[in-house]
Amino acid sequence: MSGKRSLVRSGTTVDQMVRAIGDRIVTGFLRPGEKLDETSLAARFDVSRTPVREALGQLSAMGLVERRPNRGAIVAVVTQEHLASMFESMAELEAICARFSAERMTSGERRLLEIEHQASARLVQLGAEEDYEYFNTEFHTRLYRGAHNTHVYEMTTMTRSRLAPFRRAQFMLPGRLAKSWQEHDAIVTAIMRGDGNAAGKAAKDHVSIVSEASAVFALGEQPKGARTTMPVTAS
Amino acid sequence: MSGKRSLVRSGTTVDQMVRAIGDRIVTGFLRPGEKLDETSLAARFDVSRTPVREALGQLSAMGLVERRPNRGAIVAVVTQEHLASMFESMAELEAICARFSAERMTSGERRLLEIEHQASARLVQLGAEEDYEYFNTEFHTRLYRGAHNTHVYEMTTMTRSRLAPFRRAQFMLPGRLAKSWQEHDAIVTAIMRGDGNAAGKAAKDHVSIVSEASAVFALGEQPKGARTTMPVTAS
DNA sequence: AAGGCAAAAAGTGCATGCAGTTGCCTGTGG
DNA sequence: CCACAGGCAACTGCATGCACTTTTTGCCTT
Repeated sequence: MSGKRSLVRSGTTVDQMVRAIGDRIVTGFLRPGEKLDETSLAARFDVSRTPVREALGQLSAMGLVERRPNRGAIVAVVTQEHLASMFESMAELEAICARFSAERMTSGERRLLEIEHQASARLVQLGAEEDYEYFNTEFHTRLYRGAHNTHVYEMTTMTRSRLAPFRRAQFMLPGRLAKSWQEHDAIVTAIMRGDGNAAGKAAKDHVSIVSEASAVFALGEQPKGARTTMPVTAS
Repeated sequence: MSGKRSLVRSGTTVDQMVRAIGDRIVTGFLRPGEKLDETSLAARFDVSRTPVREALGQLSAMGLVERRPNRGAIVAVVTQEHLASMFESMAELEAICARFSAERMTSGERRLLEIEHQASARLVQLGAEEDYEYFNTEFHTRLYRGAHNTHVYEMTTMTRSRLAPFRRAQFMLPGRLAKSWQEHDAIVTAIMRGDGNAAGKAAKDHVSIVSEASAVFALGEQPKGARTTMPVTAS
């Protein structure tokens, strides 16, 4: 190895590669079907092929890349059917998180959820899409954590990241920001009441709406879309 | 490499290693916390360390092994809390599968589910635990497939296999076989009626019961249990 | 005898090398 | 002009080697 690795800091070289390549896939910088050449990647990141191979193996285990024996790796290509199944799963998972959150969040968690949610209302009025997106991500992450179930958390975040490339730009629909906030509001209200079923239903509806918008978008995008550099979503 | 690989057949060496090691973990032959020495494993399977390393990486990505940088890999050690979260997730996932199955199974799938379920009644009367266990696995797999959702299927089977080591011998509880069948019956009935909510609830209850029995058992087993060679469960 | 320390042993992490495979490219026959 | 076979370049898969880190061991000190 020549010098210190530049791009990412912590962990072994393999970990860094997993993050580096994984990020590029999740953010859509590498698009489904794109070829992942071991030699080029190794050169690109200035490491040998060994850690690259290991990283590709792990990413393949995560479902982010697809490996054809003796024929190289490509960014996982998601069929329309599988995409739909992931969106549907996402709705179910978020429903579980919301339900558990309603039942289990500590008062501290509830307070923070409420505060941040109310704060984000301003962003809606301002139409600050990028900032809202940040709060949106935080909001959902709070739900996932609030469920107090490690495994559900893992499945949910994993699914979410695999869906990330397909959610982009869905916030462009006019009025989506305000609607999103209202949907969040329904979830928050239910959670504050401790009403698990209502929270779950509200969350499921919320995600379903996002899914439909995204899915339509993704449908057009999937085969060979333009490489936009947009923020990732505003669900 | 000396000769043809012996133990497992298809795929690359790495795939074989993933299966070989993964199986040994899932079946409890390798127990949580056990050290996974690259050199020994390589010698044990007569390959070089490289594919072993890749396999360990992938298993780590799946959560079956834990890797401490520079300090080797061990079979993933599951905390009591994480174990509980997986059992709880399992109940939720099976509920989803059952609900979807009720709504979506084709008539062929429904017929087969019913037939096999009725056939297994005989095994209960005979007290044929091992044979019942086989039908039990089939039964649940049918539910997972019947949901017609690839991603849910993946999450469910993954979670199930990670729980496998902790479910063993839970069928030893007296009368468990008959109760298990009755619980299955409730699920089947609801599915036949096309009643998704009832099917979901029945499935969740069923898994919850199994979970409690298993969890208690696992609790005692976890630190350093005897290496029984029992069949895996009768949920 | 217990504790500490240093050197050796063991083991991991990555680079490199070689064999085998795939896919392309070219040249030849139809 | 097209079909196809042979050869070549590119790339994957695995083994091996070396550097570095952790762990163990045995000796020395107190």
